[in-house]
Amino acid sequence: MDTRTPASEHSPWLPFESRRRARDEKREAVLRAAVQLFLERGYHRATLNEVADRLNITKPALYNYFRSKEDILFECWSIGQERVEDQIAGIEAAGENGLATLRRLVRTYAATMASDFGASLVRFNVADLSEANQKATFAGKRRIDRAFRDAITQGIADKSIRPCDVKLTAFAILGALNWIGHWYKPGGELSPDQIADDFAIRLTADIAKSSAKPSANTKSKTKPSKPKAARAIRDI
Amino acid sequence: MDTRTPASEHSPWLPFESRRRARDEKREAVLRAAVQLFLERGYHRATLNEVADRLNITKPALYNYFRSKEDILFECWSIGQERVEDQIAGIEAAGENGLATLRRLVRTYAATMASDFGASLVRFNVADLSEANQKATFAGKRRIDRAFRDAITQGIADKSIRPCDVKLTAFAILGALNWIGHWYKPGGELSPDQIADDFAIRLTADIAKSSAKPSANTKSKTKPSKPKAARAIRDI
DNA sequence: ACTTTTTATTACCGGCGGGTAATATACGTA
DNA sequence: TACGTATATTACCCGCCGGTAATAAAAAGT
Repeated sequence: MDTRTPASEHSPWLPFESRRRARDEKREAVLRAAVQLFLERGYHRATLNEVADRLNITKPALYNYFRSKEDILFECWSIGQERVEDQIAGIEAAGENGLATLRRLVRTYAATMASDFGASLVRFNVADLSEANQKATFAGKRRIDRAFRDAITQGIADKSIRPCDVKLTAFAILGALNWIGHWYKPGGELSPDQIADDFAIRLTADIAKSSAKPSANTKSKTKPSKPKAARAIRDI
Repeated sequence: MDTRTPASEHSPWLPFESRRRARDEKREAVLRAAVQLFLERGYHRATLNEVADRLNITKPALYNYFRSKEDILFECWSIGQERVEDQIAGIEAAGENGLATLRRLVRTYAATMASDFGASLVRFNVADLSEANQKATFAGKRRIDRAFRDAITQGIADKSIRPCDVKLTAFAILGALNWIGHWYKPGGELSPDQIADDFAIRLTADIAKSSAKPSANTKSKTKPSKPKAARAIRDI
């Protein structure tokens, strides 16, 4: 009763897979166009007609892939969030000391903030989401916050970070990082990686135990994690 | 031909003044209600009917004081901006060294970010303003940015701050400060002044020359400037 | 070639909300 | 009391935009 045709020569699975992939690619194209437009003009001023125009389709076609405009907004946020959480998971899995972990967190988070989906995490207004989706974003923010606080706490415990107010320290660091999403523009003098490397040191300089100075890998080495290959979307 | 009545006994000038003041107070009441609503629900989701409702009036009454919804939005922003610029002017006039100036800037700016009109500086979307008003906000942001950069530059010159990348340092500090406008909620554990005092040290710890340690005024002393008594509006 | 499913288009609806016109009311002034 | 002005209300308009048929075109499956 195995009706599958041999792998070569039009197997039904390949067309099926390729169709699903084509569909996903279109979904992603919509999200890329949408996130850019939302960032440029703001969620409310951006219309679905404009999103569709940029893709050379018409508005109703979008509804083949998304239920509503808010659905699109939330999906954009989800992509950025998932990316960050994947990075966090990879960093935490490395099991380095608190300071090294914190610096990796800062570096990757900074780089993400310089991308469209990353910036959407801080530039979209939570009030534009449904109740349920708002709760999801709050939970997401808490997870990010916790990752930073955990790294700091652990650093204090393992003596790589000098004792400090964990909560306020995390707020200060995350504030500086999130702000990147507001000021970074692609054509500037500094590349995302340069900003990320700089901030990794700068934002941890005051709390780092002077003994643990370097971690000075100045070149490459800037993509430490990518555990799940799930999402294929890339900004820009 | 001087038709003015003597100053005492129903002079026309006093009623005129009192009427103008009553009008200004109503204008300000509108702005206070508006800024709160805009922060709560977002500019686009907040309707003028809701603003009016909170003041126990009806929507068209608002048009006695403002030309348009966007006009209200811009005025809210202006109040926050003016407040910050007044503070900056006062601090710069004090003529202290770079580090002390920077710390004062951080302290007052942090406290302002914990107020409604202060938060509006970073939580309103520039794209919701007219072209002309957008330019005004950009100019305002530049002036704030310049104040922080100037303080850092001067601090390097007068040796109170160790040499560093001025631009990125300012970005990091202003990012941490601006983020206060996103996370601060009135009922929290920390008061605006506590946050301000903490950040004044925290955000300058890594660039301060170790010699210039203290400036340790832990109590009071937290309203160093208020040169122009022009605006009477107070948040909360 | 025929059917079915997916994907897209054209045409349209409906309501929300900013803004206005006409008008009423309160109030300072004489 | 009578007038003028400032301020408020009621009632209404209208343009924009998210969302929905109804239907056509394209692709996949048989």
